[in-house]
Amino acid sequence: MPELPEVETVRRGLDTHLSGRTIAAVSLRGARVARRHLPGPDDLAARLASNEVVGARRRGKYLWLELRDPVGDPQALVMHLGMSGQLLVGPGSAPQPAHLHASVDFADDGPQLRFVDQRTFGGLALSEVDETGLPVAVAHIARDPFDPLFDAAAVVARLKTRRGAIKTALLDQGLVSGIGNIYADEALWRTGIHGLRGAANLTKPTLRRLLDNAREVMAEALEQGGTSFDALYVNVNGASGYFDRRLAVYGQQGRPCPRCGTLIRREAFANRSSHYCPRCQPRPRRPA
DNA sequence: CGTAGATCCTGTTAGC
DNA sequence: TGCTAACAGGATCTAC
Repeated sequence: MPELPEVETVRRGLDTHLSGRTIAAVSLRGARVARRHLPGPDDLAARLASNEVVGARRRGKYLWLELRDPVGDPQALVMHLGMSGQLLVGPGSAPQPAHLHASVDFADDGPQLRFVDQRTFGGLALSEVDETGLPVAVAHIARDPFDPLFDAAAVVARLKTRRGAIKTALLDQGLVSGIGNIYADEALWRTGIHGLRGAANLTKPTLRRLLDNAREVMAEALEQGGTSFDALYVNVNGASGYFDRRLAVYGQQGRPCPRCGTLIRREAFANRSSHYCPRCQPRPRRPA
């Protein structure tokens, strides 16, 4: 559910509310939320106690709390929201919502951090960090378009050698991270490219424009607090974002294309769906 | 090796 | 109205 703009909105809230605070105790409900933490939930909770939160970081759709353990060594609490995860900061006395999987109390008795996830595709794990502070658990994720060291020319070069559809490539977090189904469709519409076009068949300038459009649409969404269709995506205070009003194609099937008025179509794509304007984004004769 | 497909889970909505 | 099937913002593992 959450893509880069939504995750960045959450990261900012975590950074504001948790930086400088010391973890007192962590409560984990069930083993699934910690399935990526191989030693298990009890180990995770024990290792988090007495850590100080230095700040909240992000790469693509991965979030982590930069921690300093009691000895002063760095480590990271890596968090992923999956399709339906929420990270909420609020009073520990508040009623416990359904699907509450983890809660973190702090030594200052201030607001509690909660991880709520309806489908539990998300989860928490403790990770070591490399010399740059990047958690090793996130090392397989490519830089996202908001990263100061993001190398668009290098991504374009890789796309030119990529087999398969351009949309599949856009969604590959090992190539460029942060883009999900919403912003892939929106970026393709802005560029006038159908997602089934072969990545390598597009020109370098077109691929570059596509990456620029992806960054641009995500930046605009971030300004609106992200995209929320329902109460599932919310920031750390439980509030929705407003970019859903600005979507040109995603979820807009049957409505007119904002550019040419042709009706937007939805079609199946890799166990999910794609939305596009059949006039602005003509289907390739031979889909990749 | 790179790529495509199935799978994890729960809730909501569309359609009969 | 009630049931059932399809679908939902994602990543990972397996099988070609």
